[in-house]
Amino acid sequence: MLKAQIDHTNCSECPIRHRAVCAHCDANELEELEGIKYYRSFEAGQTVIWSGDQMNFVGSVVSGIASLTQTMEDGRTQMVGLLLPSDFVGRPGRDSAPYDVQATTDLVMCCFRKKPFEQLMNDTPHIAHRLLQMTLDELDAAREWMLVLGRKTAREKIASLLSIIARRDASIVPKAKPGPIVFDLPLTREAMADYLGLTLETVSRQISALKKEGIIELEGKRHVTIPDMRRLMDEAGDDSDGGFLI
Amino acid sequence: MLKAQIDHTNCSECPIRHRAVCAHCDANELEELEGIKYYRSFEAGQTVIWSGDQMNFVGSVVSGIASLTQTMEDGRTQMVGLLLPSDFVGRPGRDSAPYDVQATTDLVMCCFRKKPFEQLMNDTPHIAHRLLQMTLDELDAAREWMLVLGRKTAREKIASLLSIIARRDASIVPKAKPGPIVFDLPLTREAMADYLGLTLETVSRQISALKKEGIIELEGKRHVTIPDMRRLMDEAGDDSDGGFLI
DNA sequence: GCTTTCACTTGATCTCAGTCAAGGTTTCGT
DNA sequence: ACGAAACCTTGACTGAGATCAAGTGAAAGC
Repeated sequence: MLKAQIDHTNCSECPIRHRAVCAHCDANELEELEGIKYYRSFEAGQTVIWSGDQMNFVGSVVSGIASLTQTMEDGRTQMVGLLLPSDFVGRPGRDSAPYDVQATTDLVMCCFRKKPFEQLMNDTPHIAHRLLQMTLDELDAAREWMLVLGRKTAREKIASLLSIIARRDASIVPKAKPGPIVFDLPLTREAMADYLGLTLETVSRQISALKKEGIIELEGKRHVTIPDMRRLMDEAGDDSDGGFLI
Repeated sequence: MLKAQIDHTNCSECPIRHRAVCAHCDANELEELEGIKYYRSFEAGQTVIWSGDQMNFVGSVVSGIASLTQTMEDGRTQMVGLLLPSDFVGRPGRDSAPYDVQATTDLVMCCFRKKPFEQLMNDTPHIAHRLLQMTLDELDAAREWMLVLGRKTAREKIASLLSIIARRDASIVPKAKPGPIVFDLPLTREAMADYLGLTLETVSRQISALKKEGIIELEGKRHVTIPDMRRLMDEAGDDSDGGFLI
């Protein structure tokens, strides 16, 4: 079972140790965090928390992917966040969840009870400072995404999403730059549609089109090869040097 | 001249004293801030800073409205933030601006040189804490807006924008709830289009339609009366109780 | 092994918002 | 007072993506 593999793991061996909210913590602070942390596992498709529910914990994604989703009364949904390993869930000082949080893949989270975490945050500037950094990064990502949602065509939206996923995988496995990039899509067509503000039919059609033109290669439905990252980036409509800014 | 009216104003008399990044500061901290602050004024339409430029200050909007805008190579633009009085501009720890910042109306900003402000932030948890709060609020607003951009119809987008502006004005002039709401639009049709991911023609048509149906009343191009806020909120497609959550 | 279900693809058609074009108002400079 | 420049409105047409519908393929349950 997933859970058993991780429970009681020492923070110093944690795969997200240097990127999560605890990144700047020293040994003492880490010890305090260890005292209030616990792991939770979710299967792909499970809901971590429903919008409006009481939220008595905050936490970090350790492995897998979670999504934040908003739903309108008539059922239209929009994904408003894609949480990757080390990303933070929840907001100190708020009681109820503003969005549905769902496990998009199998998911492991490192959770802290909210009250003690808030206390700890007040006492340890390292945590508050890191959380501010991470929140500012997320705000930038959200604004980047607003351009995608508001102004890009369906084709550009798909290319943008594939670029983001490809870039993330590349940064996790830091590799030589040239050569094809290979990864598995962690999202269903429907989840992609919810993220991109499209229908799943349009997502499917645009992926087929990119495949037909050789910009991507598909093996099965989810296994993607990008022979030339630059061509994909061109389709995304970003500044041509976008990939090298980071 | 606008500038002269405000220069050397004491922070304790500042109109945004209790809502800006300095909200939680005590008298001592405020004094330190006063030492590094200066005011800058901009006319409507002026650019405060260009994307990519060196940014050697951060600051708060004191009066007027500023906008954050992203532009694609081919000229498509998307507004990604609307900064109202008390909102914060800039990011401690970053050198260059990621977006164009423009004065949408005449604008006064309270600026701090970046380096001293960063120093001050490290020393005074009150400022860092308030900045975290404000950033989390902005992240929520950005995610709210992602739903608007991704899933709402043109009509719902217009109604959403009008609701937001109306609600802001209502909270600045806290008034009895019932009765019509009156305000001036601080944005041109084009700026609305950039914010909503529409063309200015569509904005104009939808505003005309809402007017024809009596959901809004217009005097001139910018002066708006909302006879029944609930009807407008219905058109925005939000949860029916949305307006009372705050 | 067979059915059911889930995830996806593809086609035909429709519709909402974009595009192109013309004209109206208001404001501003001279 | 006049002309120019913003800013806005309206109309006719177009097209990208939504909708409706049918079908494929692979995995899961019995």
